[in-house]
Amino acid sequence: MLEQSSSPERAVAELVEQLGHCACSDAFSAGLNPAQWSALRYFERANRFSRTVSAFAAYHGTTRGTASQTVRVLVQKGYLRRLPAMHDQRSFRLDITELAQQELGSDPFAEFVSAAGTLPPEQCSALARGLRAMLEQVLEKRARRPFGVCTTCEHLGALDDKRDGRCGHRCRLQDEALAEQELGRICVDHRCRKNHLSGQTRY
Amino acid sequence: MLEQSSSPERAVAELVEQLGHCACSDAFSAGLNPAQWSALRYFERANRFSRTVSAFAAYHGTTRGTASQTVRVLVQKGYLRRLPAMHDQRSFRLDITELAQQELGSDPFAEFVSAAGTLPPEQCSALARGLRAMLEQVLEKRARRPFGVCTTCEHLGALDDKRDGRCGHRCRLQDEALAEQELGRICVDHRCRKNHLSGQTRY
DNA sequence: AAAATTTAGTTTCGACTCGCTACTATATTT
DNA sequence: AAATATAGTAGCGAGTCGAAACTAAATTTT
Repeated sequence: MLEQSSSPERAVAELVEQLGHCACSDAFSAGLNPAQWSALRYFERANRFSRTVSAFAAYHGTTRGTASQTVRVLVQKGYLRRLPAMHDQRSFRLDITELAQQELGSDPFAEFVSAAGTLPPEQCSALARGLRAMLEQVLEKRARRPFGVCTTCEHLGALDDKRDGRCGHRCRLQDEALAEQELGRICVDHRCRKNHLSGQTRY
Repeated sequence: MLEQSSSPERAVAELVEQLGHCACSDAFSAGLNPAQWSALRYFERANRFSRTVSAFAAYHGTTRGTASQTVRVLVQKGYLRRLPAMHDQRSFRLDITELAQQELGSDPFAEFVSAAGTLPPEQCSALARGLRAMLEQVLEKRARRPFGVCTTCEHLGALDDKRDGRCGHRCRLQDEALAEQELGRICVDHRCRKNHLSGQTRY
């Protein structure tokens, strides 16, 4: 603890700023800029309902216009594929390409992941909890919501297929079935379920 | 724990990025931009040896040219006062003005401090420790050092005034006396002392 | 069913940032 | 005394971002 003089909350805020600045400034590798890296990471992690320009704009706290520019470049460079959306003729779904998958392997961001990985696992989890709580505070003040995954979402429901009992999941909002591997993806429509037990998926 | 699906270190990295982005994007209030807020905060917290354009550039991970522009605007706006440096004719010391002090009161950054403040104190301190460790990792990879305060610096020494015993502190690098309230300020020349006991100032 | 409103996305424009290079002046080293 | 390093500045140019204006499709209201 080198910064003993100021309060811990002040120190946290300063550290977040400085780390954030680092994350931002090193993001110019591979011909992509910080916003483009962010977008790529977002589209990798978002579920199929949320891979749109508007959802990314909401996630990133920017305007749709700016988000649109960012996405356009990524499509041009072959990192995103633009598919017409299923139910809405105005909208497009953006999927990352194999090229982007590769590129994400050499994400400068990996350095941060490994820096966090040097912490003892328990401390690392505590860090994630604390930061998440902080993010929720900050976003709430700006009338934004943090995106979250299906497993903690109030829209998650069971899918009863014939009568073999419960055999799948569905999103009640979109009224569509969800594959098991989709449950871990973040969603623009996430609403945090009340009293969800840690890790348990129970309806 | 909304992000259960990915590893905790991944979550930490993502959270840091997102929080950093928030910190950056809301920093346009009061006619100042993010870099200018950063600079103002830096000059508030840096000791008198480190309140220079070059030191700020090093802290902020940018070029002297860019740092110079940022500082010029702040001087024009009356937030920084430019004083000729004591020992070097080329250099200037930059002190924050009363106006800047006021402005720092309404720093958008305060929102982050209070967000961190909502955490239980123990968790908040843990957060600061974890983030600091992470920052050190990240900076090391880019051949940069985190600035630190005198109390943990190997250059800190005792000042023997006549023979009343130890009655003050000095910086052995600068060969100057240090007032008690200067010990908590960050310094570009900070070198972490080996085996310093937490909080104890012992030579 | 028609009209009004909302929403998804794009485009253009202008302000502004930032890093790069070149430059001056002072310190420091050889 | 000459060479080199360092503190800081100036100006250029690429590129980013947000604001505003716009199109087209979906939704709501009447």
